[in-house]
Amino acid sequence: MTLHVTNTLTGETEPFEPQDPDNVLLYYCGLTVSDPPHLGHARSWVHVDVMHRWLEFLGYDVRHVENFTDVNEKIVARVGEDDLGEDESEVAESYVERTLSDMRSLNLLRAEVYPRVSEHVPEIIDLVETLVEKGYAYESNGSVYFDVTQFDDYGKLSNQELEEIESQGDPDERSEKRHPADFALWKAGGVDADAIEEHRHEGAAEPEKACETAQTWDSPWGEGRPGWHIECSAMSMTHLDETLDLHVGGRDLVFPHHENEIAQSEAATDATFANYWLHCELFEMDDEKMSSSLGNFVTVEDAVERWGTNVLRTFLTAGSYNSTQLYSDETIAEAEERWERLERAYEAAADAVDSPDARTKVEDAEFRATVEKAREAFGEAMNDDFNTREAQSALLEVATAINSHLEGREEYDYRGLREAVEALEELGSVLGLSFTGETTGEANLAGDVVDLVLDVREQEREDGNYERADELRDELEALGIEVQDTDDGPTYRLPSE
RNA sequence: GCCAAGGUGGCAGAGUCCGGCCGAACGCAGCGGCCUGCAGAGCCGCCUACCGCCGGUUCAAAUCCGGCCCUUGGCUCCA
Repeated sequence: MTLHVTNTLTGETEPFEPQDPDNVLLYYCGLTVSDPPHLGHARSWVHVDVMHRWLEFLGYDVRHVENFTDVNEKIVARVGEDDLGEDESEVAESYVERTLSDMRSLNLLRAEVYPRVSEHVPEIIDLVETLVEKGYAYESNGSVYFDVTQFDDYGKLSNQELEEIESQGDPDERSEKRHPADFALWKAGGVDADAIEEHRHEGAAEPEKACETAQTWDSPWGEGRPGWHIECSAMSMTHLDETLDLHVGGRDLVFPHHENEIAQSEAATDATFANYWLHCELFEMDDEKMSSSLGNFVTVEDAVERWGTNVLRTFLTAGSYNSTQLYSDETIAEAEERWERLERAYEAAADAVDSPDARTKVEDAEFRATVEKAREAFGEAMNDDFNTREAQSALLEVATAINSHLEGREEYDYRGLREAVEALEELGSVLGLSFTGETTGEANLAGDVVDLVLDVREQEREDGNYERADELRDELEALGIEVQDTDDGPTYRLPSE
C-alpha cells in the first residue's frame, strides 16, 4: 500500500500524491508565542515530525515550514512580566527561543524555516492589496476586512453554511463590517488596552504602558497591525508556493483560522491553497481539552524533565494523530512501560550480538521471519494515515522476538540479531525514538560509581550476605537505578533515557 | 441551535474508508507455570469485549443504511 492520508477537506482517506513526485511542501501552523509550550503542542509537533520523518523514509524531499505568530495582543499582555522583555518583540523572541529549545529537547527535526509575522509585513500588505483590488476585501476606518460573501467556497473546510456562521472577531468591530462573518486582514491602529487587560498576568506592565510597546506598521490604509489569519497565507506562499501539498494544524484551528486561510489565499491566487489538510486531535484530560486558555496544561519543559524524550515520544505517538488522546498519569506510565520494554530488548540484542555466543552459522528462521514481518507491518501502519500506534506494536513485536530468541539459548543467531537491532534503530528513528542516545560525561561517571557498588554487592552475595546485598539493590533502586541479576552478572539501567 | 469527531475487554488503544482472515492487534494491570538465593527482567500460557442502544440490508456486519441516547471539540484566543 502507498501512503494514504485523511483529508479534512473531503473527510476521506485518500492516496497521497504531491504535486512534484519527489518533493513535499509541508506547512504547519505554528503557535502564538505568548505562553510556554505545553504537552498539547508537543503532541502535534511530534506527529508532524513523524510525518516528516516517514515522508523522508519514503524518499521524498520534505520542505517543512513552520511559523511563529509573534504579533498578538496576548504577547503584548506579557510585557514586563518576569524577564520576558520590555516590548512586544522582545517578549515574542524570548518565547520563540524557549519554544525552539523545547522542540530540540523533543528530538524534532528542524523545519527549513521558522518565519515570523513581524518579518513578513510587506508580503502581508501585498496580499491584502491584491485582495482589495480583486474585490474580495474592503477598507473600513483604516482596517481591511475580507468579504466572505465574495468567496463562493467559504465554509468548505468546516462544512458550514454562511448563514450559520454568526460572527467573528471583536463585537465592536461589527459595525465596520459588511457581514458579521467578515474577518480582519488588517487592523487599524495599535493594541487596545482592554484586550490586554483580559490576558494580563500578575506582575506584567500596566495595560496602557504595555500597549505603547506594541508594534505597528505603515500601510496604504494607515498605521496598523496584520490580522490573525493572513500571516499564514503570506508566509506559506513566500517560503513554499501558492499550492501546498500538506497543511497541518490542530483540530481547534479548522474554524475560523484554516477556513479563512483558504478563503483569502484562493481568492488572491485562484489556485488551490492546500491539497491535503491534516488535523491533529487534542488531548483530553478530566473530560476537557488541554489548552493554554484553560490553564490545565503541563509544560513541555517539565514533561521532558520528568519523563525524558523517549518516554514522551512513545506516549505522544500512542494514539493516531487524528484521534483524541487521554492524558493521565496512568496513560503516560503505560507508555513508559512500553518504551522500557523496547529499550531492554534492544540492549539485550545489542549485547548478544557482541557476545561470543553469537555465531554466524546459527540460524533461527522463525526469529528472522518475525522481524521481517514486523518491518512490513510497520510500513503498512505508517502508510495507513500515519498509524503510529500500530507502528509501535510492530516495534514491540520485534522486542518480543528478540527476547524469545535469547531465552534459554546457548548460541545466538548473529545475523538475525543484527537485523533485529537494525530494525529497532531504523524504525524507531521514524518515531523519533533513540536507542543510542549519546551518554553524557555525567552519566558515565554515575555508571562507574554504580559498577563499584555492584562489585561490593557481588562480594556480599558470594559470601551469602543476601540481606546486605538486597539493601544495596534497594538503595540503588531508590535512586532510580534498576539492577538486574543475570547469569553473566548484574546489569543496571540508569534513570534518564 | 449549527458543524465536526467519537462511543470496542479492568485500563489504554488499533481495527470501521475497501463487510468474511475479528469471538477482535500491541501494551499495561491480573492469574498460573518456567527461570531465580530472593526480587526484577524475560519466556510460555490464561483471563476479561458478541464491539453505545434499537431496527434494517446481506449467505455474512465492530465494519454498510436508518433512528435514538451519550461524550468531546469548533462556532471567542487556542496545537
